[in-house]
Amino acid sequence: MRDVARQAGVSVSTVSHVINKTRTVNETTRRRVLEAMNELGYKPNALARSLRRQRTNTLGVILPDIADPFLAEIARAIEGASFAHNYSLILCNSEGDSEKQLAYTNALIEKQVVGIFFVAAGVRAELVEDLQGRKVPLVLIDPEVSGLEVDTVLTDQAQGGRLATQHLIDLGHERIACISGEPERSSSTERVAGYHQALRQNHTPFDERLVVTSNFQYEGGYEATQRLLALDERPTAIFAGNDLMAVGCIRAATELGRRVPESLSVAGFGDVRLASFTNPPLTTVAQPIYRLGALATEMLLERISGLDSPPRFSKVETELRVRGSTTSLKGTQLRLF
Amino acid sequence: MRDVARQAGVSVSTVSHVINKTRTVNETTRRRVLEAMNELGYKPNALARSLRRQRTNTLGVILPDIADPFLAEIARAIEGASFAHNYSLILCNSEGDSEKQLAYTNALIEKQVVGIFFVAAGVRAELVEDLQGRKVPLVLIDPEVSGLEVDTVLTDQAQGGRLATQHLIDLGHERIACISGEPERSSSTERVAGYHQALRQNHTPFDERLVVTSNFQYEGGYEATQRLLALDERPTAIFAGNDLMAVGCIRAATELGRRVPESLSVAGFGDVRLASFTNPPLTTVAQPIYRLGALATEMLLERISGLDSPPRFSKVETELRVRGSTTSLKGTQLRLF
DNA sequence: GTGAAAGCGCTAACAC
DNA sequence: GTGTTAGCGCTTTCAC
Repeated sequence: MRDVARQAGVSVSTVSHVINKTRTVNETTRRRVLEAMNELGYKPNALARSLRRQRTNTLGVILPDIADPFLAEIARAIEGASFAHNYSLILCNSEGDSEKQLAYTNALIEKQVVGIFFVAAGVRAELVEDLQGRKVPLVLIDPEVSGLEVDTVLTDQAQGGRLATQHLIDLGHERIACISGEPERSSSTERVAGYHQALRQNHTPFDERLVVTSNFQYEGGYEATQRLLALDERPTAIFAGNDLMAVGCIRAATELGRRVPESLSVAGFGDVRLASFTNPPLTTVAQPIYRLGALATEMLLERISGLDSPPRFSKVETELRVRGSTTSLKGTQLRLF
Repeated sequence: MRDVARQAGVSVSTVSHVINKTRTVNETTRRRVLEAMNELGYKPNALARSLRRQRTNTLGVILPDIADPFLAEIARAIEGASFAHNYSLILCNSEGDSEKQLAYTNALIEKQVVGIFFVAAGVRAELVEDLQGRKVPLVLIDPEVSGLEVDTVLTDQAQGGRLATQHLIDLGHERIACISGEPERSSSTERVAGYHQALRQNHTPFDERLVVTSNFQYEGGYEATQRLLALDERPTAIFAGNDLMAVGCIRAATELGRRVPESLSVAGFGDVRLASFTNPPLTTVAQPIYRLGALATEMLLERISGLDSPPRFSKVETELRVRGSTTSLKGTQLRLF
């Protein structure tokens, strides 16, 4: 900046004035300074500014896997909202590894980020308290553990599970299987809870062999479906814990000679972009991904602006999107016999 | 740090010593300092450190869309390699908007990042020169324009296009369509060039109506396929410019009553995770995504370490992965008649 | 080996 | 209005 001042023939503070509160200087000075800035290709040093102001404009987002379409879409929503408010975003891919999560959290603290998003993460209470002690605002998005006293935006997972299961029941299915994601993640267990609730409400008999545990990946759905279809009394419908698993599920079913939806209905969860383009297109529970991201960013920015209220919990509802991967049991039977 | 020094009862510079070159201090002092650090929850301020050292440990990655599976996987690879070398990564989603790209580049410069990855981006020569003038190392990964004098890691797009097309020719197809991505992206045009080369080498007649232009999205492949299948002389095989389009293509074909691969073979490009799980699983050209990311990071880190050589260009080969979405024309005809 | 002090580039406070 | 200056929290250099 000193250079700019010299070049423009004015004092350093004048340059500051031009940069910050432009109105206070006269036009000629203003022009001279701006020209000099351009000529020298001057760009302020954000490090120095942030050090002085005691405040960066950097946020961090910690998530298990950026290559997961759902998480990538969340990240995109967060990035968009952050950029609009002039914040940059440090991407932290934790791979579900709590060591890496911790390492990244420390790096973020050292880099003086003014806020952190934890997405789909199993955050330890201890870590949350440390962050709160340091006055680093944070927001949890669809956290994998519950009961933490922090701002949280979450999908009503159980409601979504009910929605999907009810849909399958309404189609006449009675042997409805459920593929759960990692059992330590609450998004898994709550979706399964919704499944149970729907069965109970409809007095549909429950067979515990129809609930299998796997992981939220393509492979997980694939492998779980193989197990399910090897049962003596096979399910006529499957509620997969997320869209990735549903895709894996359809693949496995097809390989085993069962057509979807004619001889097996499959429902997913998430309504990722892909869901409209699978073969057949996926009936799924839509999470309002963009809203989740926007809400979370809004919450975080409010905290950053100094909002000092008790933790807020915002729960967003899901919606059923009926597409081609589910059909009525009657239809099935007609085709089978 | 002053606090730590006071708490430990030693001078500030002693604390520095303990933090940096631990050997130079005696054991008791060392222990005292470390204890004090823990007790106070001391975390160094990376802003101050970087300002002083004139060097951050932050990188930036600029890409058009983090929700694109291919780009997300690249980002993941870059993130992993960067983390391993103790760098953080600022995520910049440009949405293919050159304004946003420029805004982000400026933000990265101001934040004093020590390196920038441009992924699948149309970078203007001017921008590259500005960055080079500022001595900010950069690496281009599969850039959308060629001829820039910068370190570049790229996929041999044309070779991949030939591979896919040759495969379809080998299966006996003669009416092979090609869906191109955005025409201003060289990954589109070069893949199409490979397609042309393969046709020519095999003396397969070329029909220009079989080459349609779209965009690298699910929707793009979907819509382009509708156009192709509305032709009087319909193709028996389609080479889609990337996996997303291939998925959209299969969807559209299925809706129009053409089974894949029995009555239409479809090949993609990228070999994204999803490709193994589509229905049918996708025959595609595999880009070594992880290697691309690792190579790029390596190149960037070398520049950061001060390597001063002419720009390097590293081209990686693709590989054909034959799965279920392509089959021989003979097979088709047997089934059709 | 130990401690003090300068200074990275900025901004905010203060003096003119 | 305009200009000077102290100091953010580190690291590095220099003096002891």
